[in-house]
Amino acid sequence: MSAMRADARRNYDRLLAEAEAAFRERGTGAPLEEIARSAGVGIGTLYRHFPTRDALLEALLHDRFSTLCEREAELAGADSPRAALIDWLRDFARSSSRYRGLPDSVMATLANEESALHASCHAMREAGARLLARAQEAGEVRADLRPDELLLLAASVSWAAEHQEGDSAERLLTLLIEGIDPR
Amino acid sequence: MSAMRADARRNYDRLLAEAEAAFRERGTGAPLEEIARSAGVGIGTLYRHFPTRDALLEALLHDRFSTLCEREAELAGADSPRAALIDWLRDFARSSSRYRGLPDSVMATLANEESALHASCHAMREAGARLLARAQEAGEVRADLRPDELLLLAASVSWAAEHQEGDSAERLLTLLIEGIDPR
DNA sequence: TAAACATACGGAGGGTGCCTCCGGTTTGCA
DNA sequence: TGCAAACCGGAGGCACCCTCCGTATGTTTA
Repeated sequence: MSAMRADARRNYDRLLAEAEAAFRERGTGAPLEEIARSAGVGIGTLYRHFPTRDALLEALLHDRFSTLCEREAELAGADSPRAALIDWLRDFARSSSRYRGLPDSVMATLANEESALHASCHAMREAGARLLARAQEAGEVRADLRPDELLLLAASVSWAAEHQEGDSAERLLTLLIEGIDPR
Repeated sequence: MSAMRADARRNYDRLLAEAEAAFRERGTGAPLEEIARSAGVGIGTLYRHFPTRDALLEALLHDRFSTLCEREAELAGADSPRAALIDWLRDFARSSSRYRGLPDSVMATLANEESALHASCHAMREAGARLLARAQEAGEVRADLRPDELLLLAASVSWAAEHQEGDSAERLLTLLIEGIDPR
């Protein structure tokens, strides 16, 4: 990392920037060849820096996932463990819908240990699990809810939001939390 | 339909059978060329009978969707409108997870009026909307829930179930209905 | 039943995207 | 300034998509 040739560094950065733009516009399935072209770089160069699509995603999402872990620490001392959990879930859902198709990648990644994204995903998952446990101990969330179920449901809210006009993630998350019973 | 050449009819049926098998094994993205080959037919023949992947899905799912509409009629006179709705949602979720990737197709289809699946999807959606309205009138389901939200959430349960070991759709649907608050 | 007509068949071919491999170029250090 | 290590680029093989049209087969008619 420290010893990286100047041209390599430049290309790496350009690739990241163009990938961000492409994923935003066309989802996580955006053609890699196009990303390379926009970055003014050959496809071989892209693949050397990022051997898989996931590696590219990893580089783009790593910070965001770490932030989610730190956020857990901040929320640890909150008044209501339930509110803390919900706040965190909101953030998680937002991160998961940063690009179209991302929820699929995130879920595939949590399952697949080989994946480049796995490590950071896993850490984030642990953070979520701790928040859930705390809320459960306080009796503010149903006791039989498992962490992987919760994350899965939160991811599925992101998935759902992709299929709806406007920014409906908030609303869908509320429904998930409250259920469909009368208010 | 009535006047269909014998060879055409035979090929049509074989294609449908092989498509069912392929979608079951490899999801809705299964290679069409493989389906044609297994059916002992050229790729051109597949495309003549089914101009798009959706057309193939439509043919496979049409019956199932109709059944869902009929089911609404059966459930119309149930004791509890809420239980009726939930039963129906269960069926909907089961249909939506018949093949891997199907929830995506179903949601894309509900949005896209050009799609071959759109008509039958739409009818089904109306059926769901009626069940919801009835449950809401009885005060058994929150009044601010919109039909499209409900279907979207049910589809997202199917999506989520694909990303989990075993048959978790039932459980996830329960969570969706009850919310995460303590029991 | 054989010709004539309507229908259906099949696969070659052109397009997109993935990923690998390796001859040629650039960089930074001695 | 020279040279090895690091890096670049794109050609090429693969998979899949979809269209087009010459050929074959089923069906009807005389």
